[in-house]
Amino acid sequence: MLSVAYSAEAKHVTAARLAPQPERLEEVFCAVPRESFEAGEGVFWEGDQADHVFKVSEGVLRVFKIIADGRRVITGFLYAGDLVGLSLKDRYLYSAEAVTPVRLRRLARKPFAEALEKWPDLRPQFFARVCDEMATAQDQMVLLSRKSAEERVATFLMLLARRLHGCHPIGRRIHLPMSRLDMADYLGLTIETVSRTITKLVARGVISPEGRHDFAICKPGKLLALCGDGDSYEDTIDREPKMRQAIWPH
Amino acid sequence: MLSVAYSAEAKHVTAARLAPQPERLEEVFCAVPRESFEAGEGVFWEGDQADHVFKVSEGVLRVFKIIADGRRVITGFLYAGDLVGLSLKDRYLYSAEAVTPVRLRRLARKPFAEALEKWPDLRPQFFARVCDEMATAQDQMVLLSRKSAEERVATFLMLLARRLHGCHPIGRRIHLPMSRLDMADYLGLTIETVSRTITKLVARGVISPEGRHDFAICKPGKLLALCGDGDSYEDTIDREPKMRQAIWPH
DNA sequence: CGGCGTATTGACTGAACTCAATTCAGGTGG
DNA sequence: CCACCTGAATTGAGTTCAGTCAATACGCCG
Repeated sequence: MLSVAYSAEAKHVTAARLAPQPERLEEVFCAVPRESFEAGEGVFWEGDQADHVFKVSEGVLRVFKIIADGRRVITGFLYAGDLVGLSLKDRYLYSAEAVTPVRLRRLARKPFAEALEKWPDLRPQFFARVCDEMATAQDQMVLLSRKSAEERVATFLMLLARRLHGCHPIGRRIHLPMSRLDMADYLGLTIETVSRTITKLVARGVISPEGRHDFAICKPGKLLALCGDGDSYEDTIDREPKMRQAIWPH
Repeated sequence: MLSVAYSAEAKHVTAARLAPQPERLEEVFCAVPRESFEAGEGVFWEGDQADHVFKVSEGVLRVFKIIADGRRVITGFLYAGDLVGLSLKDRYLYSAEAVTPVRLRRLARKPFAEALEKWPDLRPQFFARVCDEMATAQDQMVLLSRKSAEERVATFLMLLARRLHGCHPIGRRIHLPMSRLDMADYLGLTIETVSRTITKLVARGVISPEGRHDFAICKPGKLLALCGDGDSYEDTIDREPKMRQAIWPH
């Protein structure tokens, strides 16, 4: 299929061939123009024909499923650099909406798949993405299955803190672009419980609010301990301050 | 990497090359001998070097994670034909133990990966497996995030009913090889809640017990409705009996 | 038949949910 | 510039579903 059918399929390669021999998976998306979505706008819907894969280049996306009587489960938030719709099923498993204004690149599945065929070096990167997604899903199952409200919120804050660490190298600040309802639907809680839990963390001096969507982490060690995934290893060290390499990997 | 490095890597291919040009991914495992595990025995542990992938040929496996203070989350049960350890991370994301006596084939990751390189036709099958795993994980997130105890148990029973449907083509019987504790740790509940919920389903005549680990589904439509993922489509039909194609797909 | 682990049942508790009232912040228009 | 307005967030009061703790029943195996 690799070489035999190549000439027959060449007409579809359009986008992908414009960027010959990409080294990184993201580069496959460079050839297509960026699309813009306003906050709240939908990108695709669960059950749609899964014709495209996407790369977020700006903004934040939420992916979610809706079940009976309108209950919504947000299975993830996606940031710049993340790929969406990787699952090679013929229909999307979830819906995707913009949380903030979003810019992304949309690539038809066929040229994407062909790029993977054509440049074997990209395949491990693709695997790695899918495996990361799987690992994240598993962690989320743990959170939803066994963690208390406080542990869930703490885990979420740590997640965002880690993610933003690249952008804001110094200063333990977190920005929450999404509404409390989004957080609640991600954490398997209600708005009220999320709100109350944050209030409690603030009261205890673990975090301190800087507007409703920004917080400073005053006690990173404490916050980490509250996540509840303490391996015995981490548990023993986080009482002491200045173990920053351990607390803030990467 | 495909052809250039082939001769250099040929010495590792041992197992895979004994079954030349397999058509199905499972056949890659045929060359290695089967190993046996007793009920309760561990196959690998979270954090171990992920050197192997496995194919279950008999019995049932549970995969799980342990978090702080010993809380356990079972992320899945694996049956004959299922592959385990597919994630191409360098360490296992979870532990695996035999629920029942298990026989499985263990294949080193390298020949497995090489088989995928060598026979491109296997790759879509591999993708499909990983994507199925992803889809299952997402459904589980929905279950854990938003479903009531009753919905969780009903969903679990339907899952097993569907899975066993291949083996027991007629008669709506479910076999639960795992303990109530396993079920509880899979469904994010306690033993007592699982037990009470089952009792309630029995009292309402939805299912009827045939020993502690076997049940007959008396009202499949009702059970499906109780799962709580009712699309409006399924919701409208399941009041009526004899819509078996819809209720029991495949 | 007795013993032990698993499952069930019961009584009570509590964490998170629901419903409702208030406060806050950001945007608009006078 | 400020006052108002609106949706979002917070806070409060009461409820509920599932968890906890404890007692009992079942069933399997020696």
